[in-house]
Amino acid sequence: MKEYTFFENVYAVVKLIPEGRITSYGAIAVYLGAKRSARMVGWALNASLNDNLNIPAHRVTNRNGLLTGKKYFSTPKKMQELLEKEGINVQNDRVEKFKDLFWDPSIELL
DNA sequence: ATCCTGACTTGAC
DNA sequence: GGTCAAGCCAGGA
Repeated sequence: MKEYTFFENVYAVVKLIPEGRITSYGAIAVYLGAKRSARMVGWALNASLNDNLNIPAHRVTNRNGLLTGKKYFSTPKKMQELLEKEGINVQNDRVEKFKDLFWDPSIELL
């Protein structure tokens, strides 16, 4: 029996991200108690995309607000499109007012 | 079992 | 203030 705690946690947190808000891999990692494992968050998200789960991975960017994982979507433009549809302005693959739209689970879910 | 890679982050030069 | 390198954990070859 394997314990996908990390992955399941990532799924839960990402699913809890409100519409029009975004967060970073590191924030999720910190919330999970492993800030140094931010990479695993992206890894888990990648697995989530492969699954039939409804994971708004487009609301998750790196700490810089860059759509680093847009290429892992069906189409690279899909991510930006989804973000803009939710009212998030994206410029040059970067989210505007990122810190303003930033959603920290450690704080919001406190 | 070993080595490499990866949607990141932080620290050092 | 920008660039380079290392750390982190898990999974695939």
